[in-house]
Amino acid sequence: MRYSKLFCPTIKEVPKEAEIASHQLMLRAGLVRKISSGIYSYLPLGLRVLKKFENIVREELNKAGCQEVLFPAIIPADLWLESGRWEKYGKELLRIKDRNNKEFCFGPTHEEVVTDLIRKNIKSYKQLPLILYQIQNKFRDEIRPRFGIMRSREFGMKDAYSFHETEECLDKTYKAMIKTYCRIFERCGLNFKIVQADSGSIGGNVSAEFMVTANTGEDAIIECSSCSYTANIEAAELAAPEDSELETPVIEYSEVHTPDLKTVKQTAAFFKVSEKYFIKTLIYLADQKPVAVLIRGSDSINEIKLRKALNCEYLNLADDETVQKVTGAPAGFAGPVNLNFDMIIIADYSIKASNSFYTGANKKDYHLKNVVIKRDFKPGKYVDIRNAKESDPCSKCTDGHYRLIRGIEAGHVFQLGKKYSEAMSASFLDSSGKEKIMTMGCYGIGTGRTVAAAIEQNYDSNGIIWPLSLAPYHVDIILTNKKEPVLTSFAEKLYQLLIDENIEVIFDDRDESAGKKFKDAELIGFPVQLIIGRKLKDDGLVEMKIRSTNKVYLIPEENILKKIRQVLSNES
RNA sequence: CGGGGUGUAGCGCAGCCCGGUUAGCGCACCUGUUUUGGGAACAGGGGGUCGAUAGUUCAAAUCUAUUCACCCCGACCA
Repeated sequence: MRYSKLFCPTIKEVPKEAEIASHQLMLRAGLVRKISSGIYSYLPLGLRVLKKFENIVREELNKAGCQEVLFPAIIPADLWLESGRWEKYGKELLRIKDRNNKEFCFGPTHEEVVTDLIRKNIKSYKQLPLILYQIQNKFRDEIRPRFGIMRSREFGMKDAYSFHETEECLDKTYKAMIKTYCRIFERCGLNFKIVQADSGSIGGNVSAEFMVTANTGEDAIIECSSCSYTANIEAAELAAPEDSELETPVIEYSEVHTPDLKTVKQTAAFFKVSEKYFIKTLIYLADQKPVAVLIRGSDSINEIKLRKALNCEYLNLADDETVQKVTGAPAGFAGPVNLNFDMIIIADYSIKASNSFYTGANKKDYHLKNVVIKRDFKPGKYVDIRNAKESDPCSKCTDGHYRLIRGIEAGHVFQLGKKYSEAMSASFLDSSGKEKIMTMGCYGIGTGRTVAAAIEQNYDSNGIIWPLSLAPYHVDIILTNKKEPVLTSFAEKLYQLLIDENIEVIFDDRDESAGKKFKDAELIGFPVQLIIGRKLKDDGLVEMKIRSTNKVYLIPEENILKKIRQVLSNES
């Protein structure tokens, strides 16, 4: 490709809208452009990178026995009504109507479509297991799209679905799929972690996420310093403390006037004690019923765990009116002592491990001190409902502690079980002629997001540093001065040679200053730059610059091809 | 959905408070000349429904109301 013909509008300044490196660089390097909030176009180089990643995914999945299909982007509402997700999915589901007023949605995921296809066409255990996948754009109407391609509304995804006769078979495929995913991310040269995850609205019990580690990642992950336990903070378990009888202090609790001190932070400062000696009492509405939830002032609530502990469908923090009604005080002064309203009190394990707390008094502008569990209040039960934090003890081993890191969720695998096959009656006949419901798994990879994640992990102040497997082109020939016939004819010859040798090459033949060409090459991040300039004119040498190491090699004309081959095979 | 912010040339911004020249600057773009090793210089040039609508006024980019879009923080949600 000749750069002079290439459509690649690069930008010198950092775009105002972009916060993180990958977003800035994808815009600056002319890979993508935004057309509306959370909706992007891929430009030629961006598309080449995306296709390279998709092909890696394809190769590895095909190798693992998966078959590629392509489902429609627009899905009739009937299927979603059948699975029950038409009501449940909420506003993220983009719903549309055709001219006859028939309802459809733009697919955010395709469990319904694939299950429908399979139930109509697979009837015997002899046809199982079966794994289908597609690479397609999805649409989720995110409340707040951000970080460019990383969290957009329309986004590329590879989604695979597997169908099985038994749980054991699903488990085998699930494990094989995890191995396949590892190979995919390894081929992209990414650092990643497999973490235990919550399965969210997709459903199922067993699920794992593939997290590309990056400081700017949206997800918090914990990993144990000693054992192999890693988990998304949403799912990270905390151990129940040992049962030990704490001595009951003799001091009775007392009221303290705390005017306008509503947050734990303010109140802790007032009493000059650590926030961990406070009990934060949160009033939630679980399926419309009020619940008092107790955690330490220094902790944050994990609503996913709480929802599971309460076994409820809808969970919301109560509004001010409800708080006033059930505690008798405005928000900010709730406490577990003398809660007269009849409701469940649920406490985090960490409450149990200590004694004598500061709490709200259920009275405007008052807090209590020296509050003691059992003596002054009794939670209905103790459970794990807070978010894990740095240096919490590991729940899986005895001597480990949690470390917090951040990651980008690039892939997610689920053992779905029968959630969809049951709702949509996907059944088959087993070897004894008995009708059975299929067991399913599903496996996603965000394609665009992984490309962004690759940048997030590989850049410097000059631009992107593509891993060879994703680079839009491998070699960039930089002709520094178009007016020098010697240089031009040499560059042209070299360009032709590399094309003939099937090397992915771009030839910067633009009538631009050398400086601009260097800057663009660094920004876009071509792994190998061949500089045709002074050194060639004076000494017959080509300068080869390696983007990832910044090393420059001076190479005699006759060795160029050999050297390129050597570099390309080392880099991959 | 709540809070905050921004909409003026392709991009980044000034002008607005205190209404009154031909709406301005940098980058980008076009033409020419000179250049060509780290986003070149000079000269000339093109490009604007001042987000939209309504109002106040002799007069609106500027004041008022409404509305739309986008960004940030939070809540919500995969």
